[in-house]
Amino acid sequence: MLQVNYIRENKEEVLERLSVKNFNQPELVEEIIHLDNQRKNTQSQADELLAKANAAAKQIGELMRNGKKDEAEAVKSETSNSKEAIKTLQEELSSIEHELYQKLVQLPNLPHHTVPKGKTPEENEVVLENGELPTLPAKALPHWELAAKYNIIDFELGVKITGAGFPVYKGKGAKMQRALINFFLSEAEKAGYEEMMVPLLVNEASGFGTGQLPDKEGQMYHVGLDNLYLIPTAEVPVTNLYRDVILKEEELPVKNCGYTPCFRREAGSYGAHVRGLNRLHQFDKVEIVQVVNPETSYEVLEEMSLHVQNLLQKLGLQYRVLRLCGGDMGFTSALTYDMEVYSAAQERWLEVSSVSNFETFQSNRLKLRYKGKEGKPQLPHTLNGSALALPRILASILENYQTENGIKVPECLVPFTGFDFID
RNA sequence: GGAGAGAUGUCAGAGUGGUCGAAUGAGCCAGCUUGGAAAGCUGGUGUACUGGCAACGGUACCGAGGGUUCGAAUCCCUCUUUCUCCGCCA
Repeated sequence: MLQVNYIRENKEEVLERLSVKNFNQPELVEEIIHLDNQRKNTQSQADELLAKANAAAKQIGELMRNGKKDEAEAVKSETSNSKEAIKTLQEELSSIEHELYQKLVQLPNLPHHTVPKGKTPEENEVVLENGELPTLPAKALPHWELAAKYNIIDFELGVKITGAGFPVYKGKGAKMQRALINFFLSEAEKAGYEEMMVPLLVNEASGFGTGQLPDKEGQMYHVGLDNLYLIPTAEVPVTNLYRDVILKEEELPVKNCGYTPCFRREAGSYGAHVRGLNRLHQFDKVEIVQVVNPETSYEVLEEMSLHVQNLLQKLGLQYRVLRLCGGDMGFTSALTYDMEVYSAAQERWLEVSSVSNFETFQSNRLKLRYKGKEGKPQLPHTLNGSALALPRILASILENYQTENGIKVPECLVPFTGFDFID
């Protein structure tokens, strides 16, 4: 959520930067400023009346104590008139505040100045491409065929017990999952991230805190009976650990990581791009999250990007890094790098990670602040990234490490799997 | 799931209708003291909105939301949550 004062003081700049995200609603911005003016106005009126009422109440108390009942009664009858006015103003105020909030959450985060304009994924900027594109043997198979051939993932079985997009991993397939999770967690730990194991269901307040609500309500599974949401990413519970928290400046940077399954309804997805492991309703992911001093956040973003790249390098996967254009960026992000791995068998790039700096967009909404020894609490910057999501990594490994007789296991995983070949 | 008792500042803990943003103690910060430290003494020590160049004011906040009252941390209702007992259970 953007800060109203910033919008007010930098209206032109805000409009211009929003347009990089193809968000062109100057009237919404005007309305927000207008509502904020109304808010101030109404509040100062209410405060004034309240101040009077408080003074009168004090006076009554004093008179009563001194036994001057008649005088007290006189003051009492005067003040009771203003009661209605105060109540009306307060109701007005809370409805203005509500409306202001509703408008404010419609504004996406302002993109960083390096974010390219653009509308489609094709306009993303390739920052770096690592390694040669893999060339595969003539009879190379896509991962869903490999999965069936070696009996390590059963999509049909998942359909039977739940539905499409809920695969069953079997035998070495299941072990590969565990190995990847442990590999990612141990790399994160080496990089100084403290592991958190968090709830997989979150309440409404948490959904709002990180911005999934109200924006992406339809993308989350909802447990109606208890009004809880299944997490679409560990970002939600992990970042919400710091909701309504004032950190000490020396506690920054906060570095957390966590493994969780993720649940996404993916309403509206279809076709070949959702085949196999490409898009699932339930998948596993290790997430890294940082809360940092605003001065360092872009250095930290690079550091996180390198951490992810390092994982891909260790796995021996060819990848590229994209700086997302305004139109392809998430609602809450100021700058996002996507890491993509090339699937030779599918002849397309697969997004395997997304690393973002949210600047103060999340911390503002979360009421997450930090405080130095001097001065007021301030909003820190928050960042997060997938490090990594499993399905497409597994897909890439299966496809890019396939041989005629089976699939080689990347060396860095062998200590975690206990085997080096799937056949 | 049933019954009962709680939820107060960084922490402990007092406060059952007015002078309470809140006693007291601890912690923390600054100063004094000291060769240095400890102890001791003195002062300070929440957040948000808002007025003001500032000094300094106003308003709100005692788990959350409503209500009663001229006035609520204190009374009433709902919810959340913690503890104890019973039941159930990995």
